[in-house]
Amino acid sequence: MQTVSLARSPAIGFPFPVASRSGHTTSPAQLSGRPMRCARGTLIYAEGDSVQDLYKVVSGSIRTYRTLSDGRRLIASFALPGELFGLDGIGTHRCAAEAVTDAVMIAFARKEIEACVERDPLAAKCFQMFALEKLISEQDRCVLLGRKTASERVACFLLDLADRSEGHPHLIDLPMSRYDIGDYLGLSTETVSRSLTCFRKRGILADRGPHRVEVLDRDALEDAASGIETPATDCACLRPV
Amino acid sequence: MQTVSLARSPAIGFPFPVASRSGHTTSPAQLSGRPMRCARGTLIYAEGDSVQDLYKVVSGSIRTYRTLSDGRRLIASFALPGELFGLDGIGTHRCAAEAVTDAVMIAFARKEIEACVERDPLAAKCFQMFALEKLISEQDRCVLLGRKTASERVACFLLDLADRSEGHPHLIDLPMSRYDIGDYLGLSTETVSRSLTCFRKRGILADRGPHRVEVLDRDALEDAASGIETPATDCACLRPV
DNA sequence: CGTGATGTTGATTGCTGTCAATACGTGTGG
DNA sequence: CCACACGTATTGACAGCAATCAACATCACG
Repeated sequence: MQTVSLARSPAIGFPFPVASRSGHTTSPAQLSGRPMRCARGTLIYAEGDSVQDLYKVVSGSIRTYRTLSDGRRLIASFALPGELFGLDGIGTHRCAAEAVTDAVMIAFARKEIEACVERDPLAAKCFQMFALEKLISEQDRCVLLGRKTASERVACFLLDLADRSEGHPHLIDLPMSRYDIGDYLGLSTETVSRSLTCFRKRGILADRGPHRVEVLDRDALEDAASGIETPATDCACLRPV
Repeated sequence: MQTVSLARSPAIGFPFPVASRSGHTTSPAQLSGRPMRCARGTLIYAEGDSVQDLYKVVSGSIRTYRTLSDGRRLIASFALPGELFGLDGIGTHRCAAEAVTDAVMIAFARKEIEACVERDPLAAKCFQMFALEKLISEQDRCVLLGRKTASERVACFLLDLADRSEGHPHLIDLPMSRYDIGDYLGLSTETVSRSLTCFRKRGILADRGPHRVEVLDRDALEDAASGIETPATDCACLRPV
């Protein structure tokens, strides 16, 4: 791994989101993490590596993915700034993780997290909530992959990114390639591109360079995400005129 | 809900699998559950219902599923005897649950489970492991739904059922309809049927009635599950000769 | 300014969905 | 015990969405 420790002084924090409805007024025990930096394309861990750390993204973005023996790939998640990754296996990682862009993150030792969760009930609660929420979002993903059309998937993806990214809610950063998006949505890169073009032609999106789009009509995008097609355009958007 | 309490005397047990590698030698705290019985097709809870109980299947089988606004459905899981269901939401269920066949199960109150998990560290550990394992299996499912072909999905499904069901490992019970299988695998009922026919023609499976199949060639089934096609048959198995 | 990577668009193929008809099997009633 | 009927499963014909193959455009970068 080409990652580089940034500083000797450890970063202090707690990796999991603090459960708001937990009724506790105190904060969970703080952990010390190791700041790390890695360049675009760097492998952070591979499928099968033992789980040593969990990571919190500071800047940049990360993809975790699985590969089938014949090369087919499915990206399991994109981790954006503020988000956690690395919880994809019990003893060994079931996914690999790579930096989509140059990235900075904080590594928290698994053993310390486990010890913390065993000591601190609030930390345990936060961890529990985190795992359950991940579980539910994976179920959403199954519905998307199993039952949604290409353009619905792309629309869902854009809305998801819009909700997760900080900054202007109508400007969406797409740090990953079309190929990555395809492998996240179970589509080919061409189909992703065509769907985006379709939304552009329908006036739902506007290009701000290949890695940034502006949402011009959020309602229409939400309709597209749930399969409600504008009668005029219908599904003709993916076919050449 | 038409479910009926079976007996006044509560069933005693612990709903989650006991983590073997936890290092503990004691058992987790026991909980009392309410035995219930419900007839084939009965709705056990609906999407949006508040989470009151977790259920452990005693006999029969259960499906949990999500429905999109336009009627598309994805079955999230089949729960077989000995398995748990009901953990599909934090405050409210994100899935509905129905009995695939007449079924008997034990309902454990969510509040009691939560209290138990807070009191008993071993119970907490078991719960944690269960959630993580569910998370990983959902990731497997995403790969299946996002990147596998129809016959690969069906083969994976059969292998999964074979591994989960007790009894003769070469005889697989299929209590659910082809329609259910399709909605579990993101396929149409016809495609499921065609895949099964293909395996039958290739000598991999033999019918033992529509709800039971015998695995004649487990190796070939595993090959089919990972996309390794026998050169002669190729993918022609789904096309009419 | 050239060069390679990435993105878009077009043409075609093919897997899987849809529609339709037939077969099977289970359960009921005579 | 058999006949019928309904739900379920299978098979067939066809259509359509998305993958694949291919060419071109655009962008990033040296």
